[in-house]
Amino acid sequence: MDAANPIIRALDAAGYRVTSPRRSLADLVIDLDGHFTASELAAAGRQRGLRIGRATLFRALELMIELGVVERLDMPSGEHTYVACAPAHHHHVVCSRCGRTAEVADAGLAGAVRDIERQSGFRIDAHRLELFGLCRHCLARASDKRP
Amino acid sequence: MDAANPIIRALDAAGYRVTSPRRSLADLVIDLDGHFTASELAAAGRQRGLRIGRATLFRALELMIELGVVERLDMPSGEHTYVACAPAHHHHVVCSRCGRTAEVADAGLAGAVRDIERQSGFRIDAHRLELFGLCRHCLARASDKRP
DNA sequence: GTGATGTTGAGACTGAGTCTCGACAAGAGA
DNA sequence: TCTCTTGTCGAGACTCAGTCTCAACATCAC
Repeated sequence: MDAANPIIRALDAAGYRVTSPRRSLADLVIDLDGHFTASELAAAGRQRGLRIGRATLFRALELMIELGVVERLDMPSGEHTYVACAPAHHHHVVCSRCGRTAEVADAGLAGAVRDIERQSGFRIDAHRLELFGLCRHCLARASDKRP
Repeated sequence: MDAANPIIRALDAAGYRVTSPRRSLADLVIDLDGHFTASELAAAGRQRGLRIGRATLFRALELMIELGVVERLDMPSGEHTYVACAPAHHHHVVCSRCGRTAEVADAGLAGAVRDIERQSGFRIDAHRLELFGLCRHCLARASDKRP
């Protein structure tokens, strides 16, 4: 078993069978390093010579989301993408140029959510924050080009 | 012209033609009062005897989003829904029981976003916060039932 | 090694959203 | 009021993400 892959470990710990399609997909997800769509994942699998059915791919993604090791993001374009992450509450910052993602802690958000509860009269059970911008890398490259 | 409808007003102000399908859809959106999916909007139109093509409906929604009078929300289920709103930066709280929505101001979020910029090294250009919970109404009903 | 059962892949299906194209209607200008 | 330009319309075919079903297969506890 590929114990180095946290997705496989999570799968195993939760009592799910560690099958070879799941192992391959977990490796792919880790290797993709950044956000990816379901079809990008399928294409990456095909490139490695894997023959994995669409249903299996979606089932595996669903499972990973359930285990908290993958999260679904909704891009401003309306596209659904997925990203590997640690199974704790956090948010994602996505670079709109290169697609790199970073996880950030909740930090000051809890206070803002409490304000919103007071303001709206709702009891807030869940929230989702997605942030879009430029990563360090792309920022540097952008300022290089600007004289 | 139905100047009472803010969507129509925005359409007109932006120089778009105020056609009868757009007028009908704008009225529907205002009347729906809460979030709705594209197919719910189509169904509501059919119920009123309107004959509006799917393409027209999506085009009108896209236009309303562009004008900032409608916003697209991504529900935790992955479903895309739309909601009428004021054309200023704000966020939505959605009641996960009855579907009622409320707009809330950015409030303390700006500070949290600045923290996240510092923490991640990204320059954040846009963000999206969606909040899910129970509205005043459903909260009251829930506590009524619990003895 | 064996058997129960969880998982797989193929392929049909669904439903949201897009694209194309000829027809139509809003609205500016005469 | 009439005419003409052009933005918008509806129909319908299309695409693509995601779901469902089912027989076959592989995992893993015993």
